[in-house]
Amino acid sequence: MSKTYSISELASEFDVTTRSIRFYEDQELLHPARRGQTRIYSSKDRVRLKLTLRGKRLGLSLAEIRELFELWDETRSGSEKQLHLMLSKITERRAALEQQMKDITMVQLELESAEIRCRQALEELHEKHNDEERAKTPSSAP
Amino acid sequence: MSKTYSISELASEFDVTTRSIRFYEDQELLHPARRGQTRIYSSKDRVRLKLTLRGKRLGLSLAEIRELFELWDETRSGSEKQLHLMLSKITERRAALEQQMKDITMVQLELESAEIRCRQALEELHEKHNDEERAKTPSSAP
DNA sequence: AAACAAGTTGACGTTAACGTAAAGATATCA
DNA sequence: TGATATCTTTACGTTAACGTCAACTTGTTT
Repeated sequence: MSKTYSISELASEFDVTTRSIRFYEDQELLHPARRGQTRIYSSKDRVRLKLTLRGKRLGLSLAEIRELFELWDETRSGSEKQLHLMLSKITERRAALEQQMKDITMVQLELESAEIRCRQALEELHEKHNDEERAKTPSSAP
Repeated sequence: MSKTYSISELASEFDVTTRSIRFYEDQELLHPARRGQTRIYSSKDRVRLKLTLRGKRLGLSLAEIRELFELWDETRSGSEKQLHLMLSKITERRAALEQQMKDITMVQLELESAEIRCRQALEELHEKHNDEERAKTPSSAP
C-alpha cells in the first residue's frame, strides 16, 4: 500500500507540535485512520496538513481552512445550489488573495525603501568615520 | 495646518471599531495628540492605521507590526549596530513576504482548479437535465 | 437648564489556537 | 520482566485581539 506516517514524523517534518496536529483533527481538518488507538496518517492526510499550514501562513483561521476543504470535497457530490454557493465562496477567496497580493507588493516597496534608507545611514556613518581619520593623519595618499 | 481626524472618522473610513483604534494605541501602534481629553489624529496617524490594517490582512500580529514601525522610525537615528540589526530584520521580513507570495500563488492555482471542477459538475448536471427533457418530449428540433 | 452626541477610562468577558501537565495504554529492547 | 519510548485522552492554563458594558466628561443643540 502507499506510505503512511506517524504523528511525530509529520510533526518533525513540518515543524509543528503533535498537540497542534491533534488539535487540527479536533477541528476536523484531518481525519487520520487508526490502528488500535494510534493515529495513522496517509499521504492524503499529509497533503492536508501541508495545505493547512500554508493557509495559516496566509493568515486564514482554521475554520476558514476547513471551509475550503469542505468546498473541495463537495465539488464532486454537490447539488446545483451547493455548487453555486461553492463558486461564490471560491470567488470571494480569490478576491481576498488578490488583495493580499497588493498588500504584499506595497509592504515590499516599503521595506525596500527602508533598506535603502538604512544603507544610506550606514554610508554616512562611515564617511564621518573616514573624515575623522583624515583629520588625525592629514597625509596625502601613498 | 494639515488635516486632522476624529476617532470615529477614522473608524468609519477604515471600517474598524473605535475600540480597536484605542487598542492599537494601547499597543503603541498609534500616538495621537490630545486636545484636552479627546484624541486628535494627524494624517501621519492615519497612515499608520492604514499600514496597521494592511499588516493585519497579511496575518502579522500587532507586536510584529509595531516592530516594523520602530524599525522604520529608528532608521534615521540608529547606531551602526542598530542599523545592521534593522537590515537583518528587514531581510527576514522580505523573505517571509516571498514565501507568502508563493503560498498565494499555490492557493490561487488550487482555487482555480476547484472552480473548474465546480463548473464541470454544473455542466454535467445540466446535460442530465436536458437528457431527461428529451426523454419526455422526444420530438426532433423545430 | 435639559438633553443629546461623541468622547473618555476602567474593567470584565470572549474566542481562537494552542501549551502543559497528569495518568494511562502499547510496543520494543535489553 | 522491567525499563524505555511513543502514543493516547482529559483537562485546565494562556495569549492575542478585541467586544461589551458602565459610569463619567465635554461640547452642542433646543
